[in-house]
Amino acid sequence: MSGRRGRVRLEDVAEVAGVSAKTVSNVIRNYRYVSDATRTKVEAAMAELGYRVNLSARALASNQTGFIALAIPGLDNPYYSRLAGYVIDAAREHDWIVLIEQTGSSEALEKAAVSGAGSQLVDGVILQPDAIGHADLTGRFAHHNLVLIGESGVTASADHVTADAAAAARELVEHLLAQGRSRIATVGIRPQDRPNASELRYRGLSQAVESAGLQVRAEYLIPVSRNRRPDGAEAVDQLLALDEPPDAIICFNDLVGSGVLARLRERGVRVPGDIAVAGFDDNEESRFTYPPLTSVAFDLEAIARRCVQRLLLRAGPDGADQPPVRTVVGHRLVVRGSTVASD
Amino acid sequence: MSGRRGRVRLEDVAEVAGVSAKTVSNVIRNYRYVSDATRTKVEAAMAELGYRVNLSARALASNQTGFIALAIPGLDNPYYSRLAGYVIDAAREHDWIVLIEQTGSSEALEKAAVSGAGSQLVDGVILQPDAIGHADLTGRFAHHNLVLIGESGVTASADHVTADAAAAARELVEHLLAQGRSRIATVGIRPQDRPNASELRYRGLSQAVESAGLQVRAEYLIPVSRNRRPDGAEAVDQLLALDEPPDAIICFNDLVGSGVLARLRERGVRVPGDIAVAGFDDNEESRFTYPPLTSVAFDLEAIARRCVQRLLLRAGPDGADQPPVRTVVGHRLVVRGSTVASD
DNA sequence: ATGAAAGCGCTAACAC
DNA sequence: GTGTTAGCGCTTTCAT
Repeated sequence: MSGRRGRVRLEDVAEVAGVSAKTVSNVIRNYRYVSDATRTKVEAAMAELGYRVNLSARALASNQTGFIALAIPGLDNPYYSRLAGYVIDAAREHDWIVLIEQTGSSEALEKAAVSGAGSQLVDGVILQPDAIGHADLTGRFAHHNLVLIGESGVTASADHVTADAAAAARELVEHLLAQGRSRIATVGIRPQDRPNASELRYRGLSQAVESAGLQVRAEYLIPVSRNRRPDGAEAVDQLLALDEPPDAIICFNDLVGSGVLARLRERGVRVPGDIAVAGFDDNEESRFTYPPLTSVAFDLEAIARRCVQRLLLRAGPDGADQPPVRTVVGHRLVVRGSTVASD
Repeated sequence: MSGRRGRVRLEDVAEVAGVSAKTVSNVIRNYRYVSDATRTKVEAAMAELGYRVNLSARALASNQTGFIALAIPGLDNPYYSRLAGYVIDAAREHDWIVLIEQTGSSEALEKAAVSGAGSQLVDGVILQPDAIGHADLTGRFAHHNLVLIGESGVTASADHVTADAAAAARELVEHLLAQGRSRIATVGIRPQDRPNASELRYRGLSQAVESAGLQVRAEYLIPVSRNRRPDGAEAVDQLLALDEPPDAIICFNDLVGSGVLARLRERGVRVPGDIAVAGFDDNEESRFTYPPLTSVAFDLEAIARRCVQRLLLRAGPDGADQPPVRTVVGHRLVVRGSTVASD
């Protein structure tokens, strides 16, 4: 409550409407058994006084805040800002307000999101677990209403919403093989110690390459620190310095892909003539790069809707008893000029 | 409060520590007059019990929520997602949590941010006023602690933090004139009825063009609906259809610039040879387009810090009495290959 | 279908 | 410096 305004209390409305506070409360919360006459009276009184609930008081009394947290690496990646937008929209439909927590994929901040001070003021948490360990996901202070997003090796007994990253990686490799590429490089964050989204993507790629009877060459796996455009540009320099450069580069997201394309152009390498390039996430930008970037699109809206839906279910009466569910949303390969020459 | 956990109340801590609830409260809120011995005892008890404040209860009792709202058009524009990141960081330093409200530049949602149900649960509001009118900014329910960002014709008696968009536009035009360009087109959202950020930018551009003794040609002012990449692409088609196409295109943001560059390339137009292109916002993407996009960079971090600082001041004891302040943050022209041929 | 009373967990006066 | 006493505005049993 911000104070100053909002002086009008529920009790005041009750007085004007000539009913009890409880009845006003019933009207506000759309309780079923209120006569139409009473409801109309109360609504008139609310309008007249300009009444609005005090959410702090409601939260204290009802033990529900109406907030959910979305803990993601950062909004500076279009993938996450788009996801955030969808989550906000999906949450609004259930009168939930979204708190965005930027974790930077750091263990400390992911932990804080799940069990920090703020965690006790949200009715649920949606988390992308990049660095956090299993113990912290289920520890003493961990939020009981948790949905995990993205591929990860974390096997906490929590709901999980993700796309099939390994399958997506496989399709991408197969597409490149079909274009006659055989020396496939990858550029992306190297997993630290645990199997997170990046690691699983690596595995999917490796498997696909090997199933084709090709070798996964160590010098073609370029680790970067941040999965951003400048990292992609640097990786290109490393790859072009090799005795036998790759003929295809798979980037772990389109941001890296953007940097890779820019650098290849500067270096005078033709795409896809000399080297094909592809990414993940299907950022809008990728339709406007030169050449347009082939990418794997994930159904972010479905992820968002599903997360909110699970949270809602668990916040309900017997939600805690539900067994954890794993939801896999769709993805599709969007082929563009960076892997297939146009005309 | 999420319930289930957090069972530990302040009173429990007091009991374990052997002090009163008030003393515990004093410790938590860093009240000055607490003896070290007491503080240590209380902190030990808190750690032992795993105590954490109930923010809902605190909000209700103290009439301060610890939330501020950031109401911006949308996170899908890197300009705003970056700004949001900075605001979150700045707010965190003062233990404030940021609620992001996406307005889509719609009047209704901007209004809601300032005076809607949610507005009474935040200690302050940072708003980019694209469509809202003066009356709604000061109306009955409007939040009393409001900071406006971005250029706008709105003259509400609220704090205002902005860059000098007109000056920036002027510098950009002068740069283009210095490169020998004379037929300067602009692509961007046309202001509806009131002088918002876009309109002011238009004016700055027009003035600069006219001061140079050139004419502002109506057919060179291309209105678009969303200031996004696809809009830029479409605008190019319109401009190239003219009898005398422009020799420079100023885009109202870098997103549009990205679309313009992509389309010019497709159409076989050389940049900057045939047409120079420039934008606003200095997105990271603009360093990786082909050619890299000349752009005006605004000091977003300064905007964020300043907004939080003003909100903080007004949330303080006699903040309401302070006269509204207008802060102008820096900007700079970042010249790249889209306006000046390299080598 | 509506009312009365209790209390959510904290902070804020005011005493001491 | 620390304790005591009231609420903050709402929801929630339990009656009726």
